[in-house]
Amino acid sequence: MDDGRKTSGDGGNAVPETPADFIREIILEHNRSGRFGGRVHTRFPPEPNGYLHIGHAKSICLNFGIARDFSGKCNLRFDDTNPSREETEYVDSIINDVRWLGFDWEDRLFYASDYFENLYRFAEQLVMSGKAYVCDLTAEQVKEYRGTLTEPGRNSPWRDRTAEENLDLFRRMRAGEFPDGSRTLRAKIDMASPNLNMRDPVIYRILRASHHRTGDKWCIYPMYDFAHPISDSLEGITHSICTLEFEDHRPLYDWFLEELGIHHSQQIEFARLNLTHTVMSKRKFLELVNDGLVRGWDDPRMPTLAGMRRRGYPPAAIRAFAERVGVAKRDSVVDIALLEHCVREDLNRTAPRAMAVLRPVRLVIENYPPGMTEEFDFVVNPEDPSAGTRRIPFSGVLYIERDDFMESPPPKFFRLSPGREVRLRYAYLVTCTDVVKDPATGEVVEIRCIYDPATRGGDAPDGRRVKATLHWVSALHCVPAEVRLYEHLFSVPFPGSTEGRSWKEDINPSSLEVLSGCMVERHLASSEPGAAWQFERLGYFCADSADSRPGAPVFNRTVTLRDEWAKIARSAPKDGGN
RNA sequence: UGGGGCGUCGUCAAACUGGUAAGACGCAGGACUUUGGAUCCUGUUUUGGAGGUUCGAGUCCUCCCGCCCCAGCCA
Repeated sequence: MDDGRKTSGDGGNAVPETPADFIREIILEHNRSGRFGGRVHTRFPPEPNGYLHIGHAKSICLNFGIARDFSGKCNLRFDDTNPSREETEYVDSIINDVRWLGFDWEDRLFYASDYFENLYRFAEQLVMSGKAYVCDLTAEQVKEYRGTLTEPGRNSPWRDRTAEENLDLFRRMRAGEFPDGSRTLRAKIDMASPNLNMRDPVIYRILRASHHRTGDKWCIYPMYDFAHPISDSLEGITHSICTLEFEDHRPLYDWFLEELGIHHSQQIEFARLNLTHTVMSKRKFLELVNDGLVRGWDDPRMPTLAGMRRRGYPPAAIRAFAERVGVAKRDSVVDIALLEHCVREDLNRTAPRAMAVLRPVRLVIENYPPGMTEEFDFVVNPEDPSAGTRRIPFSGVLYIERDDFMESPPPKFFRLSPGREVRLRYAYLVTCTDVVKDPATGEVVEIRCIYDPATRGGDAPDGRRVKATLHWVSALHCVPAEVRLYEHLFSVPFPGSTEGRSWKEDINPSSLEVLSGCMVERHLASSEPGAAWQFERLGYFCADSADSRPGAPVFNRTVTLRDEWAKIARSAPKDGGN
């Protein structure tokens, strides 16, 4: 019994490689019944009028993933039937994004505009068989004649022209004899249909606009409802997967293919992805960018693939996320924490560790021999022994995180405070002896410690334990860096859901915090843009692809590490400390 | 008050022809720990509502309630 699906074949009970969602279920059924001869061919059909976002990623992973699971194929096809809103800039970015996500369409890159001539001929065919007519109603009138949700529409007065007249008119439409908007070609279906899409939908409009691929060759352009099923048919698509709002269009999709008598793929609809703490529409992205609320389409806070790439999200993490959210027909909003979990899961396995101090404060080891430096072994990635170790320089003057010291620590604060001993990661145990403050502001400017030379490497020979291990950087061996800390773009899970508040008012005022004067290990100064690092105890970071320079590194925080202390501090607010 | 969809844990999401509610994230505890990281344990749900059929219903029937989509010469 081969249903065409790859399995992890472990002998007797073949287990499907991927969890079955309802779409794969349908495909399995088609394979059993032989509807498409066991063939599986999908497509990802973006309109090149915007940048791809995480919602598209779900669709990309679904379409290419199904092709992979069923040993089929998946095409990349630009749905470019509307010349007035599409640009090559977008096709380039989309191609780049899909490739970055990790998918390959081989030689199957198509454009709906590749089929304009074919599409036109199919339209003529419909005209000749009396299934389409040229209508002279204005846009306004078409709307009036359409009726409403509860009332049927009325037939266009031009509905009963002869096939000959329609053919003549349609050819003249193509020839450019009529002004924009003056006529349309409409499918002749049923003006009383309860499904508005079936009320003689427009299938060609007159539109003098230069197309990004066909230039000025055409002055009439097909509508989505007409172009899409035929494009699918021409490419031999077996499963045309789209989002829920097209469910009402399926009867029309089927009608064209039926009337034309050509290969009939199965349209299947699924629920688009929604994420908490963000927005997901082209319109809102545009507003964010135009209003200067973010720094561009690739702002690391944006849920665009370009933004997530710049932020440091690994494509594999996005793929894992797409798989975990599943596929169903129910409208849903996925917690952004799941996406972040997938990012951490991936980066924990792959990112080399490094030391970086974001809010530095000097720590001086009083009994460390003046002028001495030494080196310690640093484990590159504890999750990946093959990554080995490297040497990290140490001296008597260091920087540690300001947050890692408290003069009067609250109960569960285990880090440094006067009299307390902690470990400097991979180096020594140190005990705080004194603290130097700015007399004017009272701010701690220097922490004084003594170290125990016997604890070289971080372990005490007498077996005594410390409750905290701090990261540090040697003042002599570090370089300053700018670090950009990102939080959710919106401070509420559902932007715009509060009565009397616009979605833009829900923007998180601290979604971006820029830190300068951070101190990082010297080798990070030449970090390759986009390459992931884990700054120990802080999170995952990568050099910014746009602004980082070899001598002046700029890092983006991709995502924080999970932080128990932050939770404790949050739930037991303000009692000691400073 | 037309049509098309959808309602299972806080959030996603499984459950073959009805057979006695997976898993993941989150959250809460705990173990371990030279990252308060990672890892590992434990806990957290009875299916929108009301009836009905049945030995047995998330799965079947009836009625009700709620949410989403559709009146672009956009996709």
